[in-house]
Amino acid sequence: MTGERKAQTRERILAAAGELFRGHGIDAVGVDAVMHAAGLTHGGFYAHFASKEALVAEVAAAALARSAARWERAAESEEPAAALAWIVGNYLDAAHVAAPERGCVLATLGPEVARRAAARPAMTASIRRMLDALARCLPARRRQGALEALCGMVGGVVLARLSDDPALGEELLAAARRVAGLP
Amino acid sequence: MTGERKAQTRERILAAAGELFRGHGIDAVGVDAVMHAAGLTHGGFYAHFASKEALVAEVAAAALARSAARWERAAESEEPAAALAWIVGNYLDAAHVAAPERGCVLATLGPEVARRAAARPAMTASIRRMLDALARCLPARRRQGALEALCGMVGGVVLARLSDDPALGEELLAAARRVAGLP
DNA sequence: TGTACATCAGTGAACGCGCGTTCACTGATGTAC
DNA sequence: TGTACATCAGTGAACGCGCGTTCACTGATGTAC
Repeated sequence: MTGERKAQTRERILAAAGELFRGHGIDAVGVDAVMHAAGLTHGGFYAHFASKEALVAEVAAAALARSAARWERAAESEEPAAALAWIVGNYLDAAHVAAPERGCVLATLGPEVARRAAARPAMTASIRRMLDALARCLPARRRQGALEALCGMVGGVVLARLSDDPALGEELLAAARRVAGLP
Repeated sequence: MTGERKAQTRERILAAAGELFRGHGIDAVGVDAVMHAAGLTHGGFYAHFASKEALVAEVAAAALARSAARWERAAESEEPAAALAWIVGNYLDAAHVAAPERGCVLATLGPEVARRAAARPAMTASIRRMLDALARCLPARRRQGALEALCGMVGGVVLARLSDDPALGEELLAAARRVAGLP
């Protein structure tokens, strides 16, 4: 079916843009780089998206919604303590710090996306889902604990990525793990 | 004196770039916009900086060093509890969230600067100074408390800027204040 | 089943534009005599 | 003190380039008869 093939191509463009934007920044990546990474020529882009800005909004929304969905799945399918350890442990990990192109949108593109008013409603919705997922993993003061945890997690990864010194980076991640309620 | 006049112009360029980069993002602001904001024509830029990239590194370093110096001054000149309240209260405030162009570099340009290896050593040095200033304001577990506070503060502002809903934004700031040890 | 036609995802050349950078210049300032 | 010259911060036109976007096209696929 033709429509299905087109939808797959569209997904490939979104996936390529997601990696490139997170890895290099939104303004540093052109439409042609995205299309080339998706195995296409740049002209075809406008058969899928109205503009680069529309792609940006959709990529940011889709990538963050995927994170939220992963957290929800963990919160539903595992023991609370195990789910928290999985969510927080993977987030505040040197591997996440080292791989922004596949990492959380909040920590890679947060400030850039915050400047684009059109993208913020979708961000807010996913942040709420992530807070609810975290809250379900916490024993008491659930809502407040979830808010504190998310602040610490995002700040921890942003700061660890800025640190030149791996030891300071690990100190920051460990501190954020404490904030998020991991032992 | 000629050299003094030139140094003042240079400072004006740095100040203009600092506001514009933080407000709109580094790649979204051109050399000519910076020079125009400094009251000059764009051609003269290269009498002051070797390249836009050199300006970026210097702006990020200078703006963050200024934050670090402000925190150090507060930690030295006030009671520990009052200094902490001043530092954290101003940082995790709706006014800071609303004014990224004059705000902390970590929360406005953190991920963008982290991608530029040349800028990271200066960021790391200022982060250490900020951690030390925070630690001096904390009663016990100083180093660990300072690391936790800074993670929460940066994450809190990044998340509050992403939130479409002021109530959620305030919840996030309040949570970060708790992480940073404010009542 | 086989042929003729319509659709449309993707191609690739072209567009106007703004970027970072260069450079010949100007004109105000400081110095030498 | 006044004149002639040197310096150099800042000007503004120009450069090559890559951006986002457009568009005439192609060729594979699905449909009609």
